[in-house]
Amino acid sequence: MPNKTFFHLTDEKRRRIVDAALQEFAAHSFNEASINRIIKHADIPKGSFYQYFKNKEDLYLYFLDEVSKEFTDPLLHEKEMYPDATFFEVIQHVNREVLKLKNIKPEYIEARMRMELDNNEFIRNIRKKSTEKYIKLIERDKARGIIKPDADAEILVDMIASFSLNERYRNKSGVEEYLRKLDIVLNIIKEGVAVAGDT
Amino acid sequence: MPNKTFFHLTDEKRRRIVDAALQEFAAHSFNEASINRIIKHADIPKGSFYQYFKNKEDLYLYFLDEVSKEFTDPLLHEKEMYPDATFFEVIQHVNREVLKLKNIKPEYIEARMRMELDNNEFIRNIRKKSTEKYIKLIERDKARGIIKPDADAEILVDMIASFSLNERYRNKSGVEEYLRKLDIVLNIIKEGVAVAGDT
Amino acid sequence: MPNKTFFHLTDEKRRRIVDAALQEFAAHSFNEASINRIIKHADIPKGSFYQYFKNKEDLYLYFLDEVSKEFTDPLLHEKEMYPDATFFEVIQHVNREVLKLKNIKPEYIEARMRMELDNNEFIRNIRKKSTEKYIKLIERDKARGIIKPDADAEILVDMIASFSLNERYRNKSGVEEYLRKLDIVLNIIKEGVAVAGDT
Amino acid sequence: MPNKTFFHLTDEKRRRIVDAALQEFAAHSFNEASINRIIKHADIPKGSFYQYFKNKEDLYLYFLDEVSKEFTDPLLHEKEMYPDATFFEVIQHVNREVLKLKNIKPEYIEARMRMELDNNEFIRNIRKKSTEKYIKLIERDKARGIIKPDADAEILVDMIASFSLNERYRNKSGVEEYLRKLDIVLNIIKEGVAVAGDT
DNA sequence: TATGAATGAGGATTCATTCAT
DNA sequence: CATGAATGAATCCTCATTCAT
Repeated sequence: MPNKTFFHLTDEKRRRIVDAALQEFAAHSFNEASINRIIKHADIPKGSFYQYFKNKEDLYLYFLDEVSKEFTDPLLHEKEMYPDATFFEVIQHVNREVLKLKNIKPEYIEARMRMELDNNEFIRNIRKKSTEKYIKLIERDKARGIIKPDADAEILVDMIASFSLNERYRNKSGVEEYLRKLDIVLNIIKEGVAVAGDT
Repeated sequence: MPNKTFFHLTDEKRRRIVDAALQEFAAHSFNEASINRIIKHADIPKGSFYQYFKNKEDLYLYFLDEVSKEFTDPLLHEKEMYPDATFFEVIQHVNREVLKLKNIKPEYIEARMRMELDNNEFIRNIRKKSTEKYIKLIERDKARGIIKPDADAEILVDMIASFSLNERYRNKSGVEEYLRKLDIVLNIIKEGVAVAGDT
Repeated sequence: MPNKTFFHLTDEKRRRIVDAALQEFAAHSFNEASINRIIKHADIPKGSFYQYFKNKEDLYLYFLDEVSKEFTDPLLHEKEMYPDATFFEVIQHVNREVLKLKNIKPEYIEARMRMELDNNEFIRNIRKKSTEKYIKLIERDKARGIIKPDADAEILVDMIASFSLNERYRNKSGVEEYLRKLDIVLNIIKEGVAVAGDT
Repeated sequence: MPNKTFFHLTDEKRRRIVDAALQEFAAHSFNEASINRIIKHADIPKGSFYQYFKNKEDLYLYFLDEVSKEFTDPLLHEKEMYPDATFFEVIQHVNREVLKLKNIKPEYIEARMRMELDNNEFIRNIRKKSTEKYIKLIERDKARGIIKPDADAEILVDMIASFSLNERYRNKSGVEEYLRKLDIVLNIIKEGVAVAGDT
């Protein structure tokens, strides 16, 4: 929702602004984020900033949109590349695609984690949309006899999502480390850890 | 680390201060938290505040300490009550004890979630200590033939911890709802969701 | 004093600009008035505005001129239609003409009231010119033996003018209400309110 | 409604602040008034200002209160000194008292005039209260056979009030000049200006 | 002539902390 | 010990005007 002026800027200038915003929103919550720091970092005058964006919230929403694309775009597109993949395969595939190919900056994870706290409507929507996609995959797998029919799909997605964010943010795992752990988690979820016959 | 003066206060006054801090730190991050609001809420003079605490950080660290007790104390104590319980039983038991008996205010969850972001050294320590306790339980269960010997204990704890916080904060589940979901999660982790023979 | 470019605009565009100015100057004093809001309201580019007017003051003076016409034009013209009317009849007639026929927007009154405060030279001139016209009428009525020869003409005009503006602005009287009260005021001024023999 | 801190200040400092506010609110409307100018003029730090007043409105309301006292206090008290005075005598008396004895600064008139425009609820209340006092006096004079029973009391008060403010603000009459004109106005209202038998 | 991007000064307000009483 | 007054830096945001295209 920036002003159209913003989109008429040179790519370089626009990139400076988005970068400055990323850096700021990665390190600070919405309230703490400082327009002053952003413009200083982006090296633009204060007046200009307010020509591009209506206010801090305007920048934030635009930023959320950009970040969310980074996270959900791959999901939406890649999934169709493997029409017969199981839920677990899609999770693995999407994670590998996004992390290995796109080289997501760690600041995105920081910012993403902060968004959880804001519990912004915008973010809730993105999360919901993404969750629904995965739930459908699970239901399909149930129908195909791959996942137990009484498994709670929503809880499954929540387990993976919360572990994923937690691991990448808190443990600051590198890509390889994270993907390795994700495989282990998926395996636990598939097979369980209890010794057979011990329930 | 408050001044000793603080501990000489009447219980009622001290409680007012801690309550005001809880309310503030539940709603705001460290930087956003306002001493002005806290003293107004606790109804103490500004000068007094700085007699009790060196500065905002001093209050914060003390507050973290108090909050963490709320979460870890039960773990440390209760666990010994059931010396033969499995890891899963202890998780369930501790959760039930803490949530049902102690009636933890939702503000604690909010504050707890914020602490994740701060990634404060203090908090990291608390988390580490708690994790270690659980890992030991898992190792014991492996030795007892209850948990598969090649299961990754740390990841197990992380899965449960991240789901737990996520569920209580983001989904704002009530106690019953949360305990119900936790049971499902534990079951998934124990048994897996894959249809047998499908691996 | 706008640029001649302004007068070459289509009537519609010019009207949009004057309307936007009216709305702005009715709600805000000169300093508070925002060119930004005016151009947004008039839907013209900022660059264009500064092509038509030198600056905010330029627009303001032009606007004052337009507004004053609304108020003084009728006076100047209508008076001659009834060459033998008394001062009081002219007052009544002009008020009726202006208010009933021309349907003056309430914004004009708001703007007019604001001008009082500005005490702008421009406005002072308009007021002076109008006052002089009325004083002449009073002097003629004195000569005709209709008004007491020792009545202070200037004060008379001031009484009516101040009541008139006050009533329309502050009490926000509708046209009928205002005309009714004006008649009462004129009657008081003519006849007095003291009970005869009581002086 | 300033903070009690404000009233603990030395008289000199408090006076500096009130003076600075008077000067500012005489020259500028509420919106235009600048806290920056006020504190510079009063020579106090910005932080201090906000310790005394909650915000600009807080200062404004306090200021209105002070100004209104200047105008209405005399009315309320003096009236009772002459229990049998007529409405006209009270008007004259109060005006003389206030203007001659209290030496009201011209800035008060400027500020008072601006308040008219703001049409603030606070001001409306003060005006209403004052109007009611006078209307009662008029009704008493009607009962005493001094004022014509069909005279419209409210309009009478409005005529005098609007002339009074107008004369003092716009014409910037000095005290003597104003009182002289007020007498003329009162006389016109009492006796009328029409030559007898001419209605 | 039409346009809209650039700009920095100025606006109100909040804040954590110090210090004198 | 208790108190609360003092402070200036930092916050977001609006503005009128200029100028290059």
